[in-house]
Amino acid sequence: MAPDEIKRISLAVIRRLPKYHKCLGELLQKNVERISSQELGRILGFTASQVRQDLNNFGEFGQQGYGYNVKQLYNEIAKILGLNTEHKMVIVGAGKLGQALAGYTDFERHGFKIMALFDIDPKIVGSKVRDIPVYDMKDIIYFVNENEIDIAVIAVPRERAQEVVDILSKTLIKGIWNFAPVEVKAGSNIIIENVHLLDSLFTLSYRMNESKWMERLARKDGKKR
Amino acid sequence: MAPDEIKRISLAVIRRLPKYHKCLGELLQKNVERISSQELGRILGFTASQVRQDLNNFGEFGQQGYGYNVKQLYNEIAKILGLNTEHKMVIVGAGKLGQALAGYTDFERHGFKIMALFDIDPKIVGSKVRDIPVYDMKDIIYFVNENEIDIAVIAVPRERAQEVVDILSKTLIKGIWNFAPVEVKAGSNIIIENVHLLDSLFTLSYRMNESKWMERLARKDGKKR
DNA sequence: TAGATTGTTAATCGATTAACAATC
DNA sequence: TAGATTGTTAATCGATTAACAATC
Repeated sequence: MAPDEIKRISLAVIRRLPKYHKCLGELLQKNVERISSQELGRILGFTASQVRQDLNNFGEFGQQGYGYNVKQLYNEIAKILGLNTEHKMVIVGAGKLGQALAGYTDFERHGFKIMALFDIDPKIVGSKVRDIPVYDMKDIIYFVNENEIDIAVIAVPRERAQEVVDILSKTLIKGIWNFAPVEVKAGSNIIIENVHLLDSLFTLSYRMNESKWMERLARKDGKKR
Repeated sequence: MAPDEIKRISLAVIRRLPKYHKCLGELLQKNVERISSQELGRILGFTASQVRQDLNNFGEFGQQGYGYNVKQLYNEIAKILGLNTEHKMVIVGAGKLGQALAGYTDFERHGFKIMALFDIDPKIVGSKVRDIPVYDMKDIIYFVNENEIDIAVIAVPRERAQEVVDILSKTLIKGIWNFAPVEVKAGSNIIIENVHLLDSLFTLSYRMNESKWMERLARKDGKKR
């Protein structure tokens, strides 16, 4: 009598979910009604097998001989991604990055509403970014709990990031989206997603140089083998 | 006589390189002279085996009985990542995001110098963002070629992204760092690195909801097996 | 030399792909 | 019904981990 064993979904699968979601959204726009794993895979560059395996991690959404109903599948994936309920966010740090993020209307379109920014700089506390108020950092705990904020966006300099997370740990926040270039830590009740821009830039830089490396390695291997 | 076969480095390895780089940089700061794969792995959460396998993709940087020289390894990885030469960048799109990125001094610290921003809005063309000039989009081809720009950052709305890439394809640009939420396409001579912020946010949202799903699946599995 | 730790080969693990019976 | 396409099991592939001889 094995107790409900939790088969964890691999990160690779999870990272593909937004791709499915986006693709299905576009198909929906084009009034496509049904789609096969074959065709969906073709568009996204996945194999039909992978599409079916991925989706079957979450349920049986298709129908033999028919394929998947685009609208239904879109909704199911939205549900899986938690996009069926509204999320309330705050942005901590109202510098350039914080303001840029606050200016992004895409988030709101998908149900992520930015309720406030927080900063310590008295020069900007009290101002607004596109209707969104900038409050004093000292009020953040109260605000987050009172307004049932789900997600905090960390847009402060690397030195302040961990201390902000520690403050947030005292609230009912459930997720942290971290833009500071440090690996921040919090209790297991808070989910952290890191956006490491420098890592991404370095990866680009690596790939721009790759051919040089490959040559060197080819020579080296030639000697050895 | 197999011709120099190119053993491609997997993306998983490449994405770990910036982590090694950062960690070694911090060790260097602390004047640590040597480190074993064991200890390096412990800090980063990798196995010693993985550390050695990763590094041996690029060369033999260690020494039996000693480990790795921190400074030397740091420099080698910097070289692999292409951080030993300066890169010149332009940012296309001088809206909030473009300005935020232009304000990030971290890039410059690692040798990525932002030379100019480009926009079509006459209201901001001619202005400056922290000493960096904003030029008219029509001059971008000339500017990129004349100043030997390596990398273009795409910070325009999704609708303009592909058209900007098409323009850049006529230049000598080598890499594109794309912040627009679309999969842009270019010739194989240009490397593209996508930063899909929405995907990252959706992944966070998924993981915040995961426990709910796991329960449902556990029940479902209970029935089936 | 003895101890430590690498580079590298072999074993394991997990994720992707292929195959196919089930079924719409 | 016949054709299509799923859900799922089996095979393959690739990446991670373990083991160990080489060697500093």
